[in-house]
Amino acid sequence: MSQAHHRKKHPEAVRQQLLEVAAKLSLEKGPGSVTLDAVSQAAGVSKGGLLHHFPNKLSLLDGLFTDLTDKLDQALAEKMRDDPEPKGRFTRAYIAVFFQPEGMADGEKWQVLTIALISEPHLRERWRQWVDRHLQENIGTDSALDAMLVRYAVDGLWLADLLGSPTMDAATRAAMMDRLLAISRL
Amino acid sequence: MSQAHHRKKHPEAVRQQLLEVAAKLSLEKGPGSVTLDAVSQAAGVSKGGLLHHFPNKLSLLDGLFTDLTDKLDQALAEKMRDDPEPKGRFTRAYIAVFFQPEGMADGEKWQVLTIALISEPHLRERWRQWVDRHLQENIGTDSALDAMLVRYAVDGLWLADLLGSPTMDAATRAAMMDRLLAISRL
DNA sequence: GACAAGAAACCGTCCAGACGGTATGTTTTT
DNA sequence: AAAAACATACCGTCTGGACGGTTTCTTGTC
Repeated sequence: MSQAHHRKKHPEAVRQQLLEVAAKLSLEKGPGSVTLDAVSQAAGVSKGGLLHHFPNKLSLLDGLFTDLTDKLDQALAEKMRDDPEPKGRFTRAYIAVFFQPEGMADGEKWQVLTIALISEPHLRERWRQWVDRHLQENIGTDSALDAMLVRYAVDGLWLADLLGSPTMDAATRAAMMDRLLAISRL
Repeated sequence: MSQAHHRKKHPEAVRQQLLEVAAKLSLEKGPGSVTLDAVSQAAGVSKGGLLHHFPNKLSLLDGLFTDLTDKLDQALAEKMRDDPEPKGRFTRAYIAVFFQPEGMADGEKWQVLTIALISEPHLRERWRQWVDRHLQENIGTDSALDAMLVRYAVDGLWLADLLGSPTMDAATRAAMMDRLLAISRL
């Protein structure tokens, strides 16, 4: 190790690596283990290297937030593109992204962020804005009470996953998804 | 200060005070500020005093968990008692407790715990058990898919409150509650 | 294409503060 | 007198981050 000095430099790759490692670390060793030391080490970079890309810890989490919301937006847009029915389109995309099997592979990465989201006012504000933006963008098609209700239910499901609550069996899960989709069309 | 030595002793009151202060502190200064020093000081007790009641930090959070779930159980039981219709009774109590105006006064105290719930395996397990217990106790009356859906929606609402997401206006909120109650009766 | 020169990408060390927890004393209650 | 309910002092560790160096890349100039 410590040869990163001499190997070829891929700053963008390293940056991405740091973000992924941060999320991964939180999952495997708990969110408390996401320290600058641990992240940098697990990413094969020195702490100085980490602090070069992200001047402080909040900046690292902020980067992770941007990364994950971007991917989420992308996934949502993709799902919405394939949906012919305007009414409740966003809500259905919201459902689909949550329920897609590999989707959770990304969804799990939100663990650290969720904590940071509660703790850090700055990230709370960014989250507020994210929600608000999608609310505005899909006003008219997804403002119905039932649509909101469905999205809140998805959030609740997501939280239950995060907290490792008694997971329901696959069949119930599928039925739940169908029901949510149905309501989104009412 | 530091006169606690000489004033009358009410250990149970001090214990309660410590729990309340911990929750309150989290709300006002953020969950990160819930340290043994801060809590003990804000409660007018020395750190030694705090550690007498709760041998370590996890124990403090565990106490808070017990305290809040007890109150929650009590509130739920009360609401259920006043509900003549068996079907969805628990789910309606769940809704009512969340939507009651002063109910949130207690609900906000969950902030620190939520973080601890994600981080600490022990508390996650306790939460799992709490959910599971109520699921078992109300099997038959509240196992319907729609009932689950409603409860997940309430959780989502609760999370949104916690994250300070764009709060909906009182009218929408009331309508949402009505809708949830309606679904619980389907 | 060569080459200087500055910028960018890293490394390694050190530190100051915070935090959880221990150990031990003192007062109050029983 | 013994135990419970506190207080005081202290310690070890961890963590975020500052700092100054070293290596690689890029850019402008000829």
